[in-house]
Amino acid sequence: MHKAPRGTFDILPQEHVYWKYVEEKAASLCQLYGYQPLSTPIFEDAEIFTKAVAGGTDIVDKEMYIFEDKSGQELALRAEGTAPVCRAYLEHGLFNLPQPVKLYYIGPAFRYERPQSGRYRQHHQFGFEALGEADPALDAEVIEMARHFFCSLGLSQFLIQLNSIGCKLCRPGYLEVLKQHYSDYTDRLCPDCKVRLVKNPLRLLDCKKPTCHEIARTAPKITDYLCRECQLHFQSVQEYLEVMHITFQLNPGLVRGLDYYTRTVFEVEPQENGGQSTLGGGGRYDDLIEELGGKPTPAVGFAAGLERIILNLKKQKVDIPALPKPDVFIAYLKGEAKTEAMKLASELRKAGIAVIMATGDKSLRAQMRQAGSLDIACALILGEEEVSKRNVMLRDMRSGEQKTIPLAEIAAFLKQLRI
RNA sequence: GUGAGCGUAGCCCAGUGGUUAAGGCGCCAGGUUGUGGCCCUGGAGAUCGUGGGUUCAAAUCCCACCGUUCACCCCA
Repeated sequence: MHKAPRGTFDILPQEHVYWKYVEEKAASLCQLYGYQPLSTPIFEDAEIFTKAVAGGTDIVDKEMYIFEDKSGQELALRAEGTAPVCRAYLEHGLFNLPQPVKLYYIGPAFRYERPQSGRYRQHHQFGFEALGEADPALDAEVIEMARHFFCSLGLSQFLIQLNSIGCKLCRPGYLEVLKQHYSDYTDRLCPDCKVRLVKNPLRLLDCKKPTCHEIARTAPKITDYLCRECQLHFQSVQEYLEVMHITFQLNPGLVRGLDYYTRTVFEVEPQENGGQSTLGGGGRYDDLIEELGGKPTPAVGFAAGLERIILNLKKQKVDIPALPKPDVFIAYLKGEAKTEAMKLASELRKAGIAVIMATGDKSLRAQMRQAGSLDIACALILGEEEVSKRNVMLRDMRSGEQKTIPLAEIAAFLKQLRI
């Protein structure tokens, strides 16, 4: 027996209510903020990701699904959403439009890692990106939009954490100071942090091990080492957020996993969290588009994980609207009634009425049981008697009331019922 | 990649060495020669994750593998 591959899953009909709910909220949010949909391929030249995300991060080093196609092209399954958006922005000359260009996407992303709660090899991200504008007002708008998104979903228990990680001018200086601080403690660091010290020093700051955490707590803060421009930018992001009454928590230890971030970084966390809890995160990435071969182009964006959102919708018991049910169920008896029933089903559907037609020549009892378990509001029954008089029996499945209606009038009658 | 827990019908699960592996949900049929929900009766559905070992005897004990869950790393 085959199973869905490790870290992937099927979304069964009863789960789809959640997906539809989240996707619709996402689309209407984007409409509200002037973001337009963009779909990119599910695989890209591997370089799109290796250049964007950069080595030294696990995503590139060990989590990418890389393969060669028959021509020897090195391709990778989409590892994250931002880089492909930037690629499309460059490829289609969207930099010629009035800036910023505001785009959003919903789609799968792939990472080869061990699955656990809220983490999958194929997961789904909703993200939006504003490209071509450096104004800190846009950073604040993106954060406000992220908050708006979670609120509109009915998720109330979350926290926004904010930090600035500077730019390529001021960050290197800070990293030196940071390494300096850690050089006094190298022997006390956990094995992971010893690696981080060399490979990705910023990550030292959010190690959860008690001894490392203590060293991180006393470490110099990046926000004290920002250059003048980064400082002003960060300050005004915060001012705009305050004006919009967005509550946030400054977290000098907040570092995003992807290397392309500059200046503003933020994360949205549920209040009570287990392991893989981050609902979404984002920030500014002013150097990425240049890195991908474009002119220097500032940009800012956000991405959220749909699986984690749905996990929290369930945890917080948010009411989700049910998928619409078919309007009528058609049951039939014996030979001639069946042909008549097929004709009727076809006609009703042409009239826009959603029909489930019984099949399999089961007993009327079985057919009614099926109508009941499908929770359909009314059933149409066609037997010899009805057919010979050109009638159909209409049964209201809630009340159990029945009436006979001429076949010629049933479509109009049902339409009128639904108003 | 590391660590821990768990694998018995589609789903939830009882069974911890001894007959044909029990129950609930769901499914199918009947009780109603043309009527669902409640009730009653019957039925189908399980190589007890896989392989090896211990034993007169293994779902049960041991080992390995696989799968899965959770956590670490990392991230959405």
